[in-house]
Amino acid sequence: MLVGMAFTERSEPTRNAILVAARKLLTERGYEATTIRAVAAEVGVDPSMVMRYYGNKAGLFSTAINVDLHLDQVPGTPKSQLGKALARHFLNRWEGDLADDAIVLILRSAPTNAMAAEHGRAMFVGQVIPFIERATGGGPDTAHRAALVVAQVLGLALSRYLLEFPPTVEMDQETLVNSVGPVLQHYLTGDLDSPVTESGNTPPGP
Amino acid sequence: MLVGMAFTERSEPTRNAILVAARKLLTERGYEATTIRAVAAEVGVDPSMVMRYYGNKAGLFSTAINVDLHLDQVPGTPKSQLGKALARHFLNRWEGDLADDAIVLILRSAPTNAMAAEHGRAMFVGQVIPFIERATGGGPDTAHRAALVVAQVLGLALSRYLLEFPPTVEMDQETLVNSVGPVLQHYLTGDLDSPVTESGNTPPGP
DNA sequence: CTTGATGGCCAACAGCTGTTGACAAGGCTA
DNA sequence: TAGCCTTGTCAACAGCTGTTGGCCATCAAG
Repeated sequence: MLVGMAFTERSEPTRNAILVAARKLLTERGYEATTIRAVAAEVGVDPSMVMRYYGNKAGLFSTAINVDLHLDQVPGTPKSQLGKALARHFLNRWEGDLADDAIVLILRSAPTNAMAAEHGRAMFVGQVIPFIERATGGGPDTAHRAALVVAQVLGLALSRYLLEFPPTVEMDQETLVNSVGPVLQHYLTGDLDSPVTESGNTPPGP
Repeated sequence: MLVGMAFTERSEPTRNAILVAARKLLTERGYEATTIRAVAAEVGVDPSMVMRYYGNKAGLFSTAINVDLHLDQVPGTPKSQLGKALARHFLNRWEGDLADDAIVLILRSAPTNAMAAEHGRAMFVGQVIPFIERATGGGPDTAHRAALVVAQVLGLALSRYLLEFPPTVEMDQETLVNSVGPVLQHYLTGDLDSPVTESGNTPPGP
């Protein structure tokens, strides 16, 4: 679909504006409630342009859903501080630019749309696992650890920004970093069958 | 709406079947993709019946979304074992009856629907907090602890059953209980600004 | 048995959806 | 300048949505 079709540079602003609008509405409303007509109206263009440039709704959103977690912006830290650094990274991003965040987009679209879920898995394999391998040095259970980290981070975003549980909303950023950071550290470097310590290592047994 | 209107016991089976079908489709597809016509077809009845008994789509789903986490079925355990007991409770429920689970229904509907999110908050206040108060004896920060527990549990369900991250799907139940249980324990009874141990208490410092 | 209320079905409405085709305006190249 | 190709608009389609009102059958009470 759309193979062999070439658009000139003259239409690039429009094509890009459509993509930006699609991401915005996807983040605000999720996949099913985001209509091609609404995207076109946001750009101020006719719905048929969206069809011409992206083929159909699925084509548009499969392009728009390709988002970036910006894990390259996590500041370099010693392995033992990675949990809090990660928690701070995500909370910083959310606090500043929530309406345009990759995780919110995924959280609103993937629960009811298979294509969005597939892109969520691709982000996991292509962004999260490589980041953790790079930051911790890797190991045989890196994928497991990454999965546990992701579950915790997604659950936090879901509770605080989408479901808006009052206590989760009220907690300030530093409290959350101090609460969730050690848990992420445990998932990253701790003994997964055992207690959890701030350094991520098992404390001396009894 | 519907105030003063009374239905006889003769129609109760139909009204209940509509509610069951609505919960099923809500769990499978989420709010926006669940249509009144699909609910009616699932029951084998005319769409206008749904309107008669529940007023409108919002009325039906505001009734259907009232679901139960069955926290009364968590076996009684010493406070120090509560984390793993909770993890096991939810994993057991999901493994057995996922297509009819309260949390999956909320996870598929609440991210894009304000009413469903409101019901999620109500479940939190009405079921989770009372349970944790009962099980741990309560305390001034019970709501905070409950919120952290919920974030972790929701994130796990989301990763494993909706987004289906491969490592999260592949981990067996006992591995997950051993990984997530200590974290829940930490959130329930540990020092939230400090390391996490299996018992939920701070280990001796250096 | 008569009467009235209730359960249920059918047909239709207005509005929205993705998608398509024809057509006008403008820029690029020959 | 002449012609073509691209950008963009407009109008329309078929299908789906929530919702409504009229109709018939059936049950319960007088």
